[in-house]
This record gives sequence, structure tokens and C-alpha cells, in this order.
Amino acid sequence: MPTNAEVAELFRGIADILDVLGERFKPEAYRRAARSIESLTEELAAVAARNELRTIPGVGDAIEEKIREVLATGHLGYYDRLQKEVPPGILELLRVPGLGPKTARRFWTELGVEGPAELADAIRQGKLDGVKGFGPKKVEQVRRALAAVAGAPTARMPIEVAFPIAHRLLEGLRRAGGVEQLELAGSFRRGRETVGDLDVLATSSDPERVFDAFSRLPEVREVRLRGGTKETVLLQNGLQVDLRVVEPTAFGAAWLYFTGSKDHNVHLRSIARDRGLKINEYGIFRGEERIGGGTETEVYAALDLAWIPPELREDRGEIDAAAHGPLPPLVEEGDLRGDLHRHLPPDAGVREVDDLLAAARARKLAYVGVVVATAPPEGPVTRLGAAPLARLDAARSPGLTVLRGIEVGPGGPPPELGGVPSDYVIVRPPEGAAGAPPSRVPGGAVLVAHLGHDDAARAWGSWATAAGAAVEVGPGADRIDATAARAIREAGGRLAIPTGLGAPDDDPVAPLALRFARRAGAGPHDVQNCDAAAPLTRSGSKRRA
DNA sequence: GCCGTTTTCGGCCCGACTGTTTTCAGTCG
Repeated sequence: MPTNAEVAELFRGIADILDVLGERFKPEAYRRAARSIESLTEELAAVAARNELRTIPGVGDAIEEKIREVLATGHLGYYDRLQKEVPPGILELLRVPGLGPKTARRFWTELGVEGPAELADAIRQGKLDGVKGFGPKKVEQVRRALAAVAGAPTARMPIEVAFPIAHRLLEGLRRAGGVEQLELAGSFRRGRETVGDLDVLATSSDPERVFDAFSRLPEVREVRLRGGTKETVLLQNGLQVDLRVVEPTAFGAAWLYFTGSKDHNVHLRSIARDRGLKINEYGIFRGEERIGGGTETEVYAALDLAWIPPELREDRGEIDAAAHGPLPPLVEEGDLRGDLHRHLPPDAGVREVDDLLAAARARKLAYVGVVVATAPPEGPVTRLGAAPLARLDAARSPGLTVLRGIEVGPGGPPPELGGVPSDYVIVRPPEGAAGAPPSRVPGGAVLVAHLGHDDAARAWGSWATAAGAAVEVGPGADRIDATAARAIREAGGRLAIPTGLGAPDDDPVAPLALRFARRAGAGPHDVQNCDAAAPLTRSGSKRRA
């Protein structure tokens, strides 16, 4: 049975071939279906079994039938036939930056070139000289792009890896001066798990100065292109960054546009067109007249839509919802009232305890849970020292409840931890194996952390609901991303969001966990640590410190 | 190939940048 990702990849392959064959609208139709399928929270087979494939955005009669064929047989006759029409190497040419379907097709039909290696040979032999549309600059551009693409496949980067990089770039630009507003856009702002590039948007009275400063940042390896309003650079690590500078009056329209997603933009613009309006990155227009664009809200309002949070802008029904009034509120940083998963360093002393509690008070948290002992499925048993433990228990603060947590595997606390008094349990599933939830519930379990298995998310979500537990969301290999968080919510489970208490500014875990939860559509009621009081603990009473 | 509170047919977002051209095609996002 093919996975959703494999079916999406198949449809992208179809789109590429159709592109080279010169089809006009079909390629985008297949790509749109591919994007939708990728973002599903369950297997296609389950959707097909309920006969609901047509409810997937971009899936109509023809694509539904193709999905059913692939699910049933593992093959698609249509794709097999298409593959015979175009040499495989031509499709590789589409991966070369600056080469598109039109150009690839010309290389193939006019020069007999059938792949990247042959194209490089053709350039060396001067076969492109004098070909219409290929001057010396274009040939050199293609030659360099071919050389670059040979060594570096362009993979999307996990957002938690991009986070500190984006943080540094913005810091650098601010320090250089000349920028007024400065924001990230693109899939980064939408909180996607991976980013293909970074989009940075600025307003400035002196764009040239901003571009100059950007080009000189130490992270920048080379400037790819530069015009009056945008500059594209490549970082040392290969990540591409686009910087746009716009007028302050157009900031909202530009931020909306560059945040995407593409499908969201296309839908908005088609609504505008139906109403005799036009949206571009400079504003929203009726004829020549500009009727808004300073803020995103103005643009949405001109279409009688409520403002839509970036995390939801995927054209998965959010636009229809916004037409009927404000969307249900998503969880915000200020909604977080406590944190039940703080670790202290193994050699923590009294000082670290005091710092953590001071940070909790500064954030006005109502409760904080500190892990005092761990016996995870893998790794050694660790315990907090006697002195910091005493300090923790002795902490006195009218507003702050302090709790002791122990972190254990699905089987519950091992004998080694028998003597450790605790208020609640953090369950940590074993790494690697797509572990099924335990059949019995460890007494007073309130949190599942470091789950990391997308496939198991739905099952753990159901289990957590029954256990009165929450599942921790966040970036990284052993955490839960937005898609899995959505599956947990659909299974009736609640989420927990780390607060980042005491973490440095560029630490990605807390801000991205919040974005993932929002992307999963979670409001404050769906998040355990938005509750005003600490969850019920195993003793049935809260440890008032 | 998809889609529809004008539509089951006839549309399908919009502009920047580059290189090659004397007004535009291709690519990209």
C-alpha cells in the first residue's frame, strides 16, 4: 500500500511530464492534489474507505479514480504511459535553477539533449552558440547552474534548523540600520515543518542601503539576483533567502502575499476578481483606486473576510470560514498559564532552581512542573540532588504552584524510582519503534512527551484522552509536528505546549511548538497548560508551595 | 484536471527579474 507521500510524489511526477509536454493547466491541478494529499492527517486508504476522496481539495473525478487505482494495485497506468513520452533526463533538467519546462523541451527537441550530463557536454562543445534565445550570459548561467546542482540536492530544511538562522539574519539587518518594519513571511511564518527558503519583508526609505547590508551579512555566500524591490541570496549552508523591500503603505498587502500559501493567494485573488477588485503585493484596488493594503486586515476586510492567522493559510477551508465571521481563536503565547515539563541540568544546584522559579514568576505562570527524576525507556536513571529538591519544595510564592514530575517509559516507574515522591508522571514512549500506547494507564499520568511517531499520533491521542493526559507538541525528531498534532486533536486528545522558560531567544522549541499547535487549529481549550490551575495530580491534591 | 451564492462550460493570480530582444518569453515565487 503506497503512502500518502508516495502518491503525492507520483502526482508531482505526472505534473512534471505534463509540463514538458506543454499542457497548460493540468500540471498545477496535479500539484495542488499532491499538496493536499501530503497534508492529510490520515492514510488515503482510510479516506477512500469512507468514500470521501472528493472532499480533498483539488481532487475531482479523474484524480479520485487514479488514487483508487494506485491504492488497489500500487501502479498507475496513466503514469506508466506518460513516462514513455519523455526521457527521464529531461525531468532532471527541471531541477536545474533557471531551467523550466519550455527550455528543457527545446534542448530535447531541437538539440537532442536528453539530460543534465549531455547538456553540460553540449555547452562545452559550443552547440548552444547561436541558438535563438541563448546569448552568452544565458549559456554561462545554465553552465554554472548545472555545475552547482550536481553537488547539492535542494532539500527542504527542518524549520527548527532554519529558526536560529532566520533569527540571526533579522538581527544583522536591524543592526545595520535603515529598516523600519522587518518581518519573516513564507512557509516559515505559516509554521510549516520544513522550509524551502526564507522570505524576509522590510519597509525602508532607502532600499539600496538595506540590500547592501543584506549582501554583506557573514551568513551570505552569494547574491543570486538583485533589483529595485527584491534581492535573492544564497547562504553558506545553501539555504536561499529572498528579501523584499516595500513602501509602508503596502506592507500589509506584501506581507499577505509573501506569506502565502500559493493556494491561499490564488483563492483570495480569484474572489477579488469576481468582485471587480484586484489584489497584488502593493495593495487591493478597484480600478485605479487603491482601497487598502497597509495591513493584512484591510485586504481581508475588502473581501468581507475576517483576518486569517498565517498558520491556517493553506486553502483548506479557512477562507470560507472567515467569510462567515471571525475564526475560532487559536492559542497564543499569553494563553499559556503553566509548564509541566521543565528539566534542570544533571548537576543543578539551588541557584538553577531559583532562576527557573524566578523566570516562571516573571512570566506570571500559575504553575510549573519540574522533572525530579527520569527513567526513560532508553538512557540512565537520573535524579535531582537533595539540595535543589529541598529548595524546590520550599519555594514559597502566593501565585505559583510548584510540582514534582517523574519521566518514565510506557510501563510506568521502575523499582529504582520507587522512593521518589512525585505529583505527576510524564510518559516517554521508546525511541525508534512506532510504539503502541500502553494498555494500562500509569497512575496520574498527565503528559506524553517526546512521542515523535507521526504514525502513532492518532492512537496516542485516543489513549491520552482516556488517560486524561496531554501530548506535548514541538519540533525535532522526537516531538510532534503540526500534522500529528492535528491527528491528535481529531482523536479527541489535548496538547501541551512548552513555554521555553529560561531558554535563549533563538531557541526554536517553544515558539515553534506554539506555531505547530496553532497550525493544528488548537485553541486555548485544546491545550492542557492553558488551564488556569495545574492538572489534577495522582494524590488528587495540588502541591501548594 | 478542478471548480461554481453569476457558471456543469470556460475560466484558471499577479508581478519582478533576467536575458534577449526592440516589445517579449521564460522562470520564479
